[in-house]
Amino acid sequence: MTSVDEPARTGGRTRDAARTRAEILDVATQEFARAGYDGARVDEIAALTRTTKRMIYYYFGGKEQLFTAVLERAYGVIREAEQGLDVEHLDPVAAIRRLAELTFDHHEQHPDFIRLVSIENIHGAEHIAASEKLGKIGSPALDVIRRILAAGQESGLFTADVDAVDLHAMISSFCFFRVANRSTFGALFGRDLVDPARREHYRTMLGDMVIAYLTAERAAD
Amino acid sequence: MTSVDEPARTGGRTRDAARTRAEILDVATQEFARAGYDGARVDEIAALTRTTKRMIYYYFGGKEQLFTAVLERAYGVIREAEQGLDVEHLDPVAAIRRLAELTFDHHEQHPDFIRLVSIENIHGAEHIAASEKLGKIGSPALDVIRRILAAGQESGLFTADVDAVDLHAMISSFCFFRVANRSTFGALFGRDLVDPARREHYRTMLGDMVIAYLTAERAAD
DNA sequence: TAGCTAACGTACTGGTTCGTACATTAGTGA
DNA sequence: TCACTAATGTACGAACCAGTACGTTAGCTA
Repeated sequence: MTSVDEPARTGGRTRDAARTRAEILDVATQEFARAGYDGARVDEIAALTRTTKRMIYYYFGGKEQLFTAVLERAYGVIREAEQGLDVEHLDPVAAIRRLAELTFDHHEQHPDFIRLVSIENIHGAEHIAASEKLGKIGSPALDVIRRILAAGQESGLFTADVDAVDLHAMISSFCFFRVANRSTFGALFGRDLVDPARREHYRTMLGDMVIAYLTAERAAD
Repeated sequence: MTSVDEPARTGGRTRDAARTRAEILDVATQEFARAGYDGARVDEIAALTRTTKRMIYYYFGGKEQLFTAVLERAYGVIREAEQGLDVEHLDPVAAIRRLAELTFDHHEQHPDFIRLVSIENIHGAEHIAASEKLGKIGSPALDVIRRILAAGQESGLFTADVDAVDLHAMISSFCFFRVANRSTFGALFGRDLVDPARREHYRTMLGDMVIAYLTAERAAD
């Protein structure tokens, strides 16, 4: 996630376009995730950087494009993680459970990403729409799900009438909600969904839920 | 939701504290839901009202307190809906399914509420924490779930080891995600989760998921 | 090593935005 | 009907904030 080596300055402040750009992105990710798009301050981002506000406009053009760049990189990280997915050697039930667990873990480990997605949804996904990269980013996870699902349905193990996109939505919704709505849920119901002590419980719960749904006996229609 | 009668002015603009207050709340709800807390403009809220910005400060004190008041009313609406819940005459399985469906419907019918909750989460639920009312608002739905769950578990129908709060989280996560993340999900995966044509599909999917989870055969531990 | 350009810094501006000082009026109760 | 107060309107200020004009320098290359 952090792509900048903290004590990188080789004595006097050398010029390093890549490092400056990356540092701005790092800080901007935190600031946008912390305060939302409109709550984030370009001056604040600059202040937390070893460079100046001028450089933000030099490299990104403006606040809007900076946020888009932040989103692009954040989605890039999750896509990379998905490409590393290795569950297809397992039987369909175990594969789906493992996939759900990895999704669970990824969401938990990247709360900033969750916040960015929430923020982007408040703004109607307009930055995704404006992005060249994000339009055609695809989702390796979706392909994996598709194949596992096909195998499970063919063998008769999976009885549910879902496709990969819907199953992905189901798994994501649980993982996403737990992190995104942690604050209000905790304030209203007095239960911290991200309490480490309850982590295993929820991880198991997610797997049980998805497997139960996929393998449930259903009335033939 | 709208608590102001649109053509209410009895000829000349009469003074009506309750109406003015309610109208500000209505407009503020829309504006905050539309643009987020920091994106919302007090001047814009005032402009969309039949009164002036002065009145916002007169009745609410400031932007922060206005947002808190908006949240309080929004949560009040959902609490009221929950109090009208009438599912306990059904058997546990049907009752839970019905409850899930009602939650599903309520989320779909109140996208503004969903957005407000997302926004409040971005800000760490600080307005809920600052609110007298919201701290002790409770949740009638939780009590209903608790009783259904007890009945189902006692009769041996429900095998899952969940309590009411966790089950509520499970049901909410699906309903919430579908509405809250509609934009990014649609942009990335090309599927509109709130498409009316798919509504029944998702409503059934939610019920199937929850019931399958609750009634699944489990290895005795 | 001279010159060129990518990279960087400073200082500023113009518009926006929350909040308020001050003035005014409708309606009510004595 | 008169006075008092809750309710309302106007006009303005001070801070904030995204964005930029202009000037500077490091480091590479011819």
